[in-house]
Amino acid sequence: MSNSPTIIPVIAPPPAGFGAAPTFSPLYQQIKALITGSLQAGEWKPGELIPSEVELAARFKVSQGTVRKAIDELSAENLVVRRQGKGTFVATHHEVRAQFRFLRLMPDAGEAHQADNQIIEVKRQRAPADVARLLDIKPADAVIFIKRVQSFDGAPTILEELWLPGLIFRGLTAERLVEYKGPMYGLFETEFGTRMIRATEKIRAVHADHIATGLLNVSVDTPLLSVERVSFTYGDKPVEVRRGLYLTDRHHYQNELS
Amino acid sequence: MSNSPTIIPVIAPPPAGFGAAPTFSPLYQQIKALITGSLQAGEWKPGELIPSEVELAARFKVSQGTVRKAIDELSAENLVVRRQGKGTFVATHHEVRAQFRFLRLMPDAGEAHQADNQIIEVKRQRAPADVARLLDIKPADAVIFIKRVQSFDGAPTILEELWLPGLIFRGLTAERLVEYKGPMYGLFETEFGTRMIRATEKIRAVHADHIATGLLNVSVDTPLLSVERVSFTYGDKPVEVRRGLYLTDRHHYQNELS
DNA sequence: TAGTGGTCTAGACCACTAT
DNA sequence: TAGTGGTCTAGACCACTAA
Repeated sequence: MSNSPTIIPVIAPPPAGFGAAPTFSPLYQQIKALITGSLQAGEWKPGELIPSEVELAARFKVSQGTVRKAIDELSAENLVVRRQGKGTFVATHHEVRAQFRFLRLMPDAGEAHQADNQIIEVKRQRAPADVARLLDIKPADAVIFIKRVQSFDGAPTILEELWLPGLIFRGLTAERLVEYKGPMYGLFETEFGTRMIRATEKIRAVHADHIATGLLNVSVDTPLLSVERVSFTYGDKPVEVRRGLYLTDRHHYQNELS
Repeated sequence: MSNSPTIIPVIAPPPAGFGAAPTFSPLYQQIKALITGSLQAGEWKPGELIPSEVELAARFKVSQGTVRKAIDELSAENLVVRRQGKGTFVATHHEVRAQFRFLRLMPDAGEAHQADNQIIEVKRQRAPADVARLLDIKPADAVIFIKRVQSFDGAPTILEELWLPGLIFRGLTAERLVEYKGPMYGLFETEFGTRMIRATEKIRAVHADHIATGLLNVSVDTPLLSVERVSFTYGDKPVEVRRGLYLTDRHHYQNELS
C-alpha cells in the first residue's frame, strides 16, 4: 500500500463526525482489542506462540509498528510474553515468573517456601449474597466452595476460602484439586479455560476465630491478615472470590508502590 | 543527518568489541538516563515543563522517536507527566492524581477522607541500627524522627513513625510540619529537594501496644495493620523509613494485582 | 496560528534463536 | 541462514492547547 493513512482498515470506521458518541480510538487500540478477542476466544491457548508481528500486520492490513504498539500494551498487562528471536507467547500461570504475581506473602528471612497445599473441603452450594454480588451472579446460582490450608516449611500459614462460579467450574472436585500439582490458577486455565488476568485485594487486620485457631495452630486472638481477593478474567469479568487469613509471624505481605 | 545509524551520539560509544564488559544499552535508554540525570540535578523542578521532544531530540542528536520512547518509560515510572498540546512536565506530589499513589488505606464505604494530621513529636537523634541499615547510612548518623497520628472523619486511624536522613532534611521542625498544608511528600519535594519516586511496603497483622492504644483510642490487643515502608528517590536511594499502625475497622488497605 | 504530544507508516539494521 | 522481536530513523498527519 502506497499511502492511505486516513483510512481505518478492518474495523468499521467512524467515517465522519455524526451519529451518537463518536467513539474514536487509535488504530493500535483497535488491533489490541482484536488480539485480546482472539485470546479470549481461545484462538491461541496459554503458552502457545501467537502469529508474528509481520503476520498480524498483514492480517489486519496495518504496519508492523502499529501491531507492535498493540502488543507492547498486551505485554505490559501480562497477557502475552515476548521472547526475542522466538516470538510472542500467550501468558500462562504455568511459569515461574508468573507464580509470585498473585502470592504476595514472603518469608521474613530465607528462601522460597517449601509449599504444601491441604484441601479441607470442596462443595457445591448457592452463592452467599455478598459473594454473588462480587461475582456478578444471582444469589440462586451455584458456586464451588473450596477451603484449604497452605503450609510453608511445615508451618500452616494461610487459611483460604474460595468461591468460583459453578457454571464455569463445573466438575471441579476435591480429587482433581488434590491430585493436581502446580499453581491452582494453572489448573483453572488448563482444565476450565479460564485465565485470571488481574485481581484486587482488600486487606485488614483481624483476630483469629476459633476455626482459624485450629487450622493454623495458633491461639485465639492471634492477629491475622485478612485478604479478600476478587480475580478477573478477560473483559474484566469477576470469576473468583477468595478470603484468606494470613499468619504473619514469620511472613509478611510484600507490596511495591510505584 | 542523512544516514549514520551505527554511530552512537553524545554518549561515549562502545565503538568495537573490546574492553572489559561491553555494557551495551539501547540509545533510548541512554537518553532516558540523561533526562533522569537532569531531573535529579534539578535542571527542571517538579511541576515545571521540560523541553519538547523536538528540542531534546536536537540536543541529544537523535530522532524524535527515540526521545519519545525514553519519555514513554519515564512517564510509565511516574517521573514525568505528559499533557497533549501542552508538553511534558516533571511529576510532583502537589497533584490530586499523585495523592493516593502512596496512601492505600481506603474507607470501607463513603467518600474521600476528611483527613486531619496531628504531629506528636519531632526530634533529631542517632539512627537506630535497623533504620540505619534500611537508609543505608551509618548508625552514628543523625536522623529526623517524626511521630504523628492521622484521623479520618474525626477518628484516629493511623499512627506513624518516620525516620529521615538528618543530612538531607536538616532544618525540618515540628512547626514547619504543622503549618504546612498538603501532602508531606509535597513538603519534602519543595523544601528539601527530595522527591519520593517509589516505595516498598511490608505488611503484617499485629496487636495494639499500650502506646497505640492511647493514641488510636482502641483497647489493648486490637488487631492493627503494621506497614513498614522504605521510600526511594532518584537512583534508588532510600530516604525515608516509615512504620505505620493502621486501624482497619472502618478502612482497608487496597491493592491491585496485575 | 504555531507548537505540543499522539498516531501511523515504511524501511533499515541489530540481537537473538533455531535449523 | 531465515525468522523473530528490538531499535532507530524520517516524515506525515492528527488532536489538543494557547495566544
